[in-house]
Amino acid sequence: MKIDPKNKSDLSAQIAKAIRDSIISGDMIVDERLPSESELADQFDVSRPTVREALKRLAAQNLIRTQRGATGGAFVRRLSYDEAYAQHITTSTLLLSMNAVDFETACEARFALERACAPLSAKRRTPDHLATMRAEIHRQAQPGLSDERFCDSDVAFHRALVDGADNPVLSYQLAGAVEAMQPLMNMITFTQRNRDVIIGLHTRIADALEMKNSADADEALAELTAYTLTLGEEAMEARARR
Amino acid sequence: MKIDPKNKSDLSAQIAKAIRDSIISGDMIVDERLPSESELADQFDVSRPTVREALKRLAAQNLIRTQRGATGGAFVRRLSYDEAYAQHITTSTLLLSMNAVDFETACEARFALERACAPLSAKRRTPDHLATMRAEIHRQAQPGLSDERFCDSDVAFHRALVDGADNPVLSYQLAGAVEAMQPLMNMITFTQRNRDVIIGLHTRIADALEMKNSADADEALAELTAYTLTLGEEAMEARARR
DNA sequence: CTGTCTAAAATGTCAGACAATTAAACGCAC
DNA sequence: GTGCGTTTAATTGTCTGACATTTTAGACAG
Repeated sequence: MKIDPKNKSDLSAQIAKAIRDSIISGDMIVDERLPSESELADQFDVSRPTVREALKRLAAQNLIRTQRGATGGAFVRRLSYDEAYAQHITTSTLLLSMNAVDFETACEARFALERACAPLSAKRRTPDHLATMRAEIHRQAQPGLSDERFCDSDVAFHRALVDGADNPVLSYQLAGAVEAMQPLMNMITFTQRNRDVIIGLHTRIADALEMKNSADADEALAELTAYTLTLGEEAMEARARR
Repeated sequence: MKIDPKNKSDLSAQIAKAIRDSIISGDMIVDERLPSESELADQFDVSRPTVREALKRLAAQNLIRTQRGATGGAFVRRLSYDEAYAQHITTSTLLLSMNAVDFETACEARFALERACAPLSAKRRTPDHLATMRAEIHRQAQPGLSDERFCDSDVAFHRALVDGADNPVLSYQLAGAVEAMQPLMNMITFTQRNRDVIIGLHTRIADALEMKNSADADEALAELTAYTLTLGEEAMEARARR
């Protein structure tokens, strides 16, 4: 670990990078304790507040955890699946909204990836996954459900589909595409007729997965893709006219 | 923006969360200036160093940028595609290595997602993408290429395949699966015979995409999946015996 | 041997100060 | 009035020193 003393600005960023590199490279293993803040301050020849800013940067990326007390300090943290999952969704959502990714692009990506999961999900889905999907379909059919709740349920349905593939790496990567689309989906007004079509397709998907019929699931997903695209286009047009 | 004064610990985390929420919710738009550190310190009733630690957390997530000088301050930052991409790869790689995801799972996810891209790539790939793929195939055939370089080239080839789909959302999500597998791929020793098989399949894929023949590409990818899995299993066995 | 108390170590926070940087405001010559 | 250099004010970056809080380990008394 060392920093460039010539570059006087952004000391805390440099220190954070130095420590981050030794974590990523594997020099420091999980649960290993970093030197104390004072020691780090001495090593890098900066003040303790500067070291602390660097450590907060790492904490923000879930790379370390800190613990107070006599045996306390900063420890390399095992990146938990749930945290990474949550962070991935946040980042994906921001990326879409801040860079004005259009509905078509996001939708295409989302369903292309979901269709990649369908064959695996047909093979491995458990009764639990099917039950979740059925429950969400039932929820989607409830009268008086707000558009936002309908979208929530839609996401939950598709998450069950993806999780059915029983591959955490797939679930993780898919989360970014499926959940990040929610703000875009929320712009759509779902009429009763829209909902009926979607629920019908969801039912076909659930049936297909239950029968382990991958081809049917794929076909229904393809139709759902096309239908969602249509709805999105209409919503965008309505928004443009207003 | 407000924080819980009862919970005395982790003030900087609370402040970071408060600011992050107003960025994510859209209350603060891109390039909007945050109050100065002193003003934030007053608002939250904490000291400036504490505010600074909070701001560093946000800076670590690329949510803000800071600028010195008279009109300086902290500004909401447009999350750039490249930064998010790089961060996504880092996180995915760490997630895989720290949680000991097995080769099979990662491999399955990677190729399932790639196969989702193939039809789109067959439709939209540009001559540029094809040229990149051909160049990487040529590089892979060079004698004396180290295993690591071979893997690098493999990743570059597949990235071109994915980018050919011309969907940034897909490219972004796929990056996590493709690039994060590199450390696992690096454990494999690629014999000349292994390489010949892989290069053959790569050539089939490139040919299929050039002909816009999506079915052929999918078939070659399926074979590549199976072959990579075999290589991975052998590598794991060899590692276990040692 | 056991329980309690104290001390030490570490992070969390604060206050105040100075340095560095940047742009706007100002003043002055032309 | 205009243009250019200078000053000045605002803001972040950093440092010093201090105190608060939390937690453990060890000393000590019973």
